[in-house]
Amino acid sequence: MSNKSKRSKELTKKQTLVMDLLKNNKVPLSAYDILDKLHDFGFRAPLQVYRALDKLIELGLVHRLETLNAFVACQHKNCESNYKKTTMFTICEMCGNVHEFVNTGLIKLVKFLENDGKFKTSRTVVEFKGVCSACTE
Amino acid sequence: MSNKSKRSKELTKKQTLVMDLLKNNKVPLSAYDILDKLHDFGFRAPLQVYRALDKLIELGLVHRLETLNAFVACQHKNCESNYKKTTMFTICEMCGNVHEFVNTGLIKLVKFLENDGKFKTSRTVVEFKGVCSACTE
DNA sequence: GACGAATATGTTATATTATAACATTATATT
DNA sequence: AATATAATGTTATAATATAACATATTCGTC
Repeated sequence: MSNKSKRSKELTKKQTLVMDLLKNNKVPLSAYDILDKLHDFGFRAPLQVYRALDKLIELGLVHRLETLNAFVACQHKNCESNYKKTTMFTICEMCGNVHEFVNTGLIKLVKFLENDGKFKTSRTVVEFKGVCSACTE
Repeated sequence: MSNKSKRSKELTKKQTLVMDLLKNNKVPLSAYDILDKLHDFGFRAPLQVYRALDKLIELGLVHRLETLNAFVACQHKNCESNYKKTTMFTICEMCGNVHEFVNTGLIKLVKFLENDGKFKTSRTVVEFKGVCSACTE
């Protein structure tokens, strides 16, 4: 019960609604997409969506895609604190599909910069825009 | 003269104003920052700024930082077509300074994904948020 | 169970970032 | 000069995100 307050808290009703919606969508949703889809479940203002998203992102359950201003459920079981800093995405500009992956080279580069005293990274944003294999054929 | 139309066009007056402003700023500027600063030089509406920026970005002279919604002058002599796809940035969240660099690992990863038929990348966005060496001390 | 602290929610207004639509002007090439 | 292309001007509006403040809920402690 004391570690419950540290990490494994239950999500609130609103947070759960947003999380479930994102999990059931292959493609990312914008905050306003989410607002529309959850209007009948009590979401009336953008801030309600952003607040739920903030929490989910903090927990590593959701990622923000900077080039889309949109949000996706994490595709790992769930992103623990280390992964969440070095996750990469491919974003297909034809079908909208997103693939999340981890690359050891990226992790090494972050560590190298830090060990070398050049830069202490707290968050990485890595997004490749292009065309996925399904859309190339 | 026939290759002039292909690549090495002169910048227009408006484009030059935006370019010079960005070159003289160490830290990135938002489109609306630029609008304010160039108001007395004839910029009256956001679209004028965005149009100049679009052109400069297309030429590889300016980069957009997705996590800041802001723009910086390229820190290479000027970014030719290949580089422009694989440039990386560190962004200091304390002083706002940005450093641009190229990493061969990133280039290799993009090529690997393409050769492997997984993903054809047209643009990469790589931004590390954190604290620079000057601000750590 | 009562209390207080921390977290979550509700609501209105507003800030910030970006583009649509359409008219006009400048430039380059024939 | 005629024409095509690129650049500019202008107004309105779309899309994304946060400020500010009030209220309610949850959690740990007594």
